[in-house]
Amino acid sequence: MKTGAKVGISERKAREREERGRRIVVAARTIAERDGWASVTIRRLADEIEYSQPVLYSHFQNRDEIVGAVALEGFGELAVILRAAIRPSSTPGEAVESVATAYLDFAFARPAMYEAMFILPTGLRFARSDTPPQLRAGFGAMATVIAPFAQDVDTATETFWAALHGLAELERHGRIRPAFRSHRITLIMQMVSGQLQR
Amino acid sequence: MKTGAKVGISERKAREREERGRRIVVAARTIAERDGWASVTIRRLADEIEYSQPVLYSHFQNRDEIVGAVALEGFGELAVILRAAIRPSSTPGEAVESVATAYLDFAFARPAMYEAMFILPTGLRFARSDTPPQLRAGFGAMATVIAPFAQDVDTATETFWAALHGLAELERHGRIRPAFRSHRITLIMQMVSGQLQR
DNA sequence: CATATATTCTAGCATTGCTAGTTTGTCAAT
DNA sequence: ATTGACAAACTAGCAATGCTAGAATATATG
Repeated sequence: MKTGAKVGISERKAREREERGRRIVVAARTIAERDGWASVTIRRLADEIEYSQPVLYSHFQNRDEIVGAVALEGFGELAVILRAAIRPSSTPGEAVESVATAYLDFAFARPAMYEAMFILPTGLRFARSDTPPQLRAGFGAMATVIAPFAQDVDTATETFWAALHGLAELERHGRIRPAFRSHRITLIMQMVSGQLQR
Repeated sequence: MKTGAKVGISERKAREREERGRRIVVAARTIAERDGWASVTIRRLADEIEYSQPVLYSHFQNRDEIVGAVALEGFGELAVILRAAIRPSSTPGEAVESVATAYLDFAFARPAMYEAMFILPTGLRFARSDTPPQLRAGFGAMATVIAPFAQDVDTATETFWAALHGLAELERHGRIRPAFRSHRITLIMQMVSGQLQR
């Protein structure tokens, strides 16, 4: 009984600890989306979870890892969104356009999240054996809609992804005209589907 | 004579002042390319030009403006490189490929410069009446090679540029396979030239 | 020479990420 | 119950950053 109780207690503690870790990530995300990543400081996070600063370092090695945890969430959500964008009834071409639009909608609707995923240092490791599934899922969704048009699916998906990422970034920084977003998506779509542009 | 001498002196001072401003930008660029932008601190720049820190703020409003000055140089150099990539004897398709390759070569050969131009906050203003010519020139070079293939040249150039930027960024962050760079360029080229991909 | 005006510097503020060292709490063995 | 060992959390502080107020110094003007 004694040892049984002990195990229960340590399990509860582990649960509480994990819950606290979650609250850190949630707080980081909330502050970032409201006030930008510059406002996500260790002190402010510590305030938010009502613990002292060093506690954060028992959950994450450094600030970048916290950003990384938020980014990981983002990759998971992006994958869900991209998969949902593929309607079973749609033609292959429509599927590509739908995924492209969903991708850009995500980037513009959650700029802070997109920043964490693609701009800020996070320590996330891609294309490795220990790469978490969230990081592969989004790519997989894109590959699904690209596959019907490509010989080398991986390379074509990489290129498609790069085009979307570039569109998102250049527009986010005000270097291309927002009003022509849908026109650019059309060009991307035509690129993938291999149709003549003129 | 007096007033004449005065003017000469103030001109010399203006020259020296401008020269000092140049040295700040050169130092910023040098340090950034060697040790990364995080090492470009006001204190270190002040050391480098052998003046105290506040002097820097008589040349630039803040650190971001210094990054912006380096970025502006970068845009000028990129424009030169892209224009040089267009060989008069090349076919329209070859010109596109050549510009794409030159663009990516630039991005990978000068990552710190590319970062200043596209990632870091710089306060540079695009697509405005007071936008400096360097910022337009690179776009112009791309538009030149895209024009033969596009109806709406501006939109097509924006899309082309975005694709290149995305390729540069994703590869720089290790999210796509470096070994397949030339394959991806081929896909981009085919996109522009409107040829079938299969 | 005296005075006004630029120029430049010293010194310091507030904020940041991160950590060493101490205090506080927990729990088993006596 | 008391003690001692261990874990958890906190206080306090370091070093570095961007930036600035106010003093000091050089320069030009009457």
